[in-house]
Amino acid sequence: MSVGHTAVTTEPVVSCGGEEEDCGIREVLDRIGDKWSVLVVVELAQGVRRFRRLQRAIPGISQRMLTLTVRRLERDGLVRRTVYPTVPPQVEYELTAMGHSLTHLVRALADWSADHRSAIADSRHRWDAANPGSDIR
Amino acid sequence: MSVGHTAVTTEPVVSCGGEEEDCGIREVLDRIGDKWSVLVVVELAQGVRRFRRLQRAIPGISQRMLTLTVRRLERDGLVRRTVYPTVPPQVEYELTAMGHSLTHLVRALADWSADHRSAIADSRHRWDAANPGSDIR
DNA sequence: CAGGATCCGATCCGATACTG
DNA sequence: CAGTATCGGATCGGATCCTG
Repeated sequence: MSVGHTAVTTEPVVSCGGEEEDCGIREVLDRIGDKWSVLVVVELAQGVRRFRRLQRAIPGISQRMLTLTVRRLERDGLVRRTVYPTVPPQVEYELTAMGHSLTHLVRALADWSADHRSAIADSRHRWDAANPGSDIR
Repeated sequence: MSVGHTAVTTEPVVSCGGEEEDCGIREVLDRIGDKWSVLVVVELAQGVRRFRRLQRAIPGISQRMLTLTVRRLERDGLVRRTVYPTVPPQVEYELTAMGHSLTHLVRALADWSADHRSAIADSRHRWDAANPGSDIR
């Protein structure tokens, strides 16, 4: 076994149970693996948000993409959208119970990211130095 | 802490520590959030694989995308690529220690996916029924 | 076997303009 | 305020052909 790693943990092995290939990971990744979904979930994990505030909280997202993103999250049952028929219109977004359960995963993702971000950056620099002129990003 | 939610979950709160927006999640998602990376990691979690076998294990992946995917994973330090100068050439791929640590995350992803896949499908059907003729996928 | 090179359609996404 | 509609550039990714 490979070793030397700090606390050997419990030997992961993702396998999915044998001959299967996909599990169902692609299904989740197709929803939260896009450019903005996770950031929206992170912001909504903080509490109820209206459209504008959500947009301001996520620098760089266009109004079009915010609309598409929350609409898809709503469709998947991760976000609840509430419209108050006032003038001007007021729409609130919040996570559903399922949406909240997703935040655990996002947290794990953020933690892993923080732990390995510098190692990844280093590896990348070394690779780029060793492979001059490669268009792999 | 703001609790008082419907009770179902344990109120995670991802926050990242206050005013920040991104954490570093995007950085990870940009690497494993693409169409094939996770599936490659899942397969390599099972053990060392050669190029062809890897491709056969992941139905639908083109040779070009497999090449690009493993190259990027190698660049990020998640996969180690070993070339044996034989004829015909033989190249082996395996996860690094950092790559293995990622499998924990993937496992969590798979678990969450399995747990909610039907709920998501249901929600989607209901939404589609309630919103006829919407191009949100 | 393992991949590099090219072509090209599909999709994503930002910018912009308009609406109730 | 909270969207919808449309356009166009950028990127993604599949198919195909070629090589050591």
